Amino acid sequence: MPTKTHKKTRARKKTTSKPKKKPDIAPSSHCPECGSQNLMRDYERGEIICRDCGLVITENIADYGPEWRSFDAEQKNKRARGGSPTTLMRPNKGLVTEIDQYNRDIRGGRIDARQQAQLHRMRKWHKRVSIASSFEKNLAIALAELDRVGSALGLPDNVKEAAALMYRKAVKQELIRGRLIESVVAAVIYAICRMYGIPRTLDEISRASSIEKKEIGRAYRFLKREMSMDIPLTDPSTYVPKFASALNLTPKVQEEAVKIIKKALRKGLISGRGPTGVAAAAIYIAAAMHGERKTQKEVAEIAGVTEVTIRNRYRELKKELKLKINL
DNA sequence: AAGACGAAAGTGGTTGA
DNA sequence: TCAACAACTTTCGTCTT
Repeated sequence: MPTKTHKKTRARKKTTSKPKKKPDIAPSSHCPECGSQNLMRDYERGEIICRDCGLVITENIADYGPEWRSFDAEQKNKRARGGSPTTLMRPNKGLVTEIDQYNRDIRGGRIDARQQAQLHRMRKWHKRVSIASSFEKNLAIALAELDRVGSALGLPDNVKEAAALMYRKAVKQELIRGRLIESVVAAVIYAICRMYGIPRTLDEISRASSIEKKEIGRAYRFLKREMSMDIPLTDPSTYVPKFASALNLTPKVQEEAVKIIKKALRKGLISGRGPTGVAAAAIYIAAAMHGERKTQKEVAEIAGVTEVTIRNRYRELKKELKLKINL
């Protein structure tokens, strides 16, 4: 059983190598326990860790984390630390008791061979036991997935934390049963992105997580209902900068597009329309107004809608806002 | 020839009985 | 569970530049 899971996580790591963190890994060192070179620096806890067996190889490397300051009592409560700030991204929130690797007694003296062997076994079992409950096991898988997908989507850490918190709640409410962990994770990410106004479509999340769009949507609606979240409908203008930069349009065009959307919003003619379609049409119009014309096809491709949809939105916007556009 | 336009039919999902 | 429905897509013929 351990070998099976072992192989699985390893295989997954390979396919999703993150170029970002590569330089952090000391290239020449390897794990003294299992010989693996798959090491990871964890600045939050100040350790170098073997990704394969979990052995802590070096402790007390420099902490690159923020030095918190507090401005009121509540913050102080949250941020005061004896150790690193807690993080929801780890199954145990980063609060752990570890048996260290140095085979010394409390005064730093040597320990005899038999006791060293015992210590070794204790370390091993301590690690295993600490992720024993199904709750923790579930979280361990989910949070790894969350981190992977979150990174693939370029989400900042605070957003990933928020997603982790929501996932914890979902597990506590037993909303995962009968569902793939991965699909719930994807749904949570989608929900958080919408709450934070981060433009990520179901399509993108689907691509990053290899879960079908349909499935993510279903899980999302389920969570939304069961956890009674109220999520505002997506403001199309959140997609404007994303599309505009993908099309190499100037900031002027972006402003114009946002203005158009604002106007349309006030007239209440966005309701029920897909936000990406509206954003695409607004950009198409704005680009034409500023002489940076793009074809419908180009815009459609970036926005993930068809030309026809752009035309329909475009027609509505033009009529309702009485825009003067000369082609 | 490429792009824009719009009609018509098809698709997948939601809603309400 | 089913039918009605809205939004969107696909396809295709026509018009414009």
